[in-house]
Amino acid sequence: MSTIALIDCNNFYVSCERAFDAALVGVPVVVASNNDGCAIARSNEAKALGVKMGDPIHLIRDRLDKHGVVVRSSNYTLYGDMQRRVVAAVEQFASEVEIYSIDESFLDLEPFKDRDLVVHANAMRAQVQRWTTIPTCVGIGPTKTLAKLGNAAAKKNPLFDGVGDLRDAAVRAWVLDRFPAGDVWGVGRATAAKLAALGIVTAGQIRDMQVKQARALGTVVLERLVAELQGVPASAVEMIEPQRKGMAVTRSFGTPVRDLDALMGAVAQYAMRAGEKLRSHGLVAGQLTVFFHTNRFKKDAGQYQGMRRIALHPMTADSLELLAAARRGVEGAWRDGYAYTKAGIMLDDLVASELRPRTLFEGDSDRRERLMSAMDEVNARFGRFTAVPAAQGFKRDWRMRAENRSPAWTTRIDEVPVVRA
DNA sequence: TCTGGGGTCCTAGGACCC
DNA sequence: TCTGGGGTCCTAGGACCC
Repeated sequence: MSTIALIDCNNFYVSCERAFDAALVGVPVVVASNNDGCAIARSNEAKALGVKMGDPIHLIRDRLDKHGVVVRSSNYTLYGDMQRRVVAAVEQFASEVEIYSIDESFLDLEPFKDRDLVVHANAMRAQVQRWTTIPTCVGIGPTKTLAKLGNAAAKKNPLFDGVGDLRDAAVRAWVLDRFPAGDVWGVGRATAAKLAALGIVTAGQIRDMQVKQARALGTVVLERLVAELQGVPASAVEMIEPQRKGMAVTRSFGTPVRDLDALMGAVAQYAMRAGEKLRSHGLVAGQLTVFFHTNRFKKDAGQYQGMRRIALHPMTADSLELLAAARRGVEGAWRDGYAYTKAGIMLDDLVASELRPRTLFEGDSDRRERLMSAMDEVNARFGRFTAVPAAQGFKRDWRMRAENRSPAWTTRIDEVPVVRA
């Protein structure tokens, strides 16, 4: 039997914004996705007004204005730094911490299992709040799925007071019988519909499924889920980050792009960023895919999607090589006369740089590697777009919208908040 | 004018081989 | 009129997550 907890930050992006702006406390707040497109985080007040996850901002604009909802552009630099602080606060309370997402971590609590774990969890929540002001909920159970479910229960039901401890069999059964099947971690829309057709609508009913039935209806994923709900772990808390398989840099444009030069400019920027990302993880890529497409929400004839995949040999993390490959791809797939709204670059076949296969003709790779390091350093010190290739262009009308972004409070010295006595 | 970005895992089916 | 069987590898696409 293992003892696993999940700690999850409440309305994380909104809580990060509130940490530095007291005016946002107690009022409805929404954080928008890139390009100020969709609502991706909502304060409790905004949820109460019916703002849903993923709602397009421009479609609910009137409602937001009417109720005085504050809309913030997303600020991932800030959220990433706040996550680091949350994890630091949590670490002393667990033997292992697996960062699951930007606002959630699984904790191995096995060594602490003889303590009162609700007290333990509350001490941890208090520590996070002291260090970051961010409120959290905790779920505890014998498997990750049950810890996750306990956490969801704690969010919904005030009875738990922020900590959903499902280790006790009777408590667990009580919660599972009332928990909607579709809200279980790993059950999405498609699976929920198939389950409902069989009359399976609660987590308790999934737990009681026959293994063969689960396998037939879903896949091995659902089969594992049944085991996890029964308290049999199908996945452990893992501290080591698994080797990444792919990487992507994609963006929607602030205004549609109609000419090849502008598209090249955007793609150039994404290629440079992709290279930077590869190098920061010590990886090289063997394959690059570049794509661009028109507005898929418009159901008219003016639709086109271009895509090219290009093998990279030698495998590389050199931004200029990626840029050259991406340009070739764009040239090959380009069609005149369309209004493109999004483009991106995806990298696959990733391998640790020191393990990459060598080729006969690598030539002067040392110099290029030094150039890339120098560029990374310049951009880290003086801001992301200090050293850029001319291909990126200067007008950049396609840049995404971010009309109400908070400062980099914690990561840029000139934006650090000032307190006057 | 306007609808995010970045991941993982699994399966089916085609290509290919002996 | 007939046209094997079984294995591996790769890819595309679906489903799901935050």
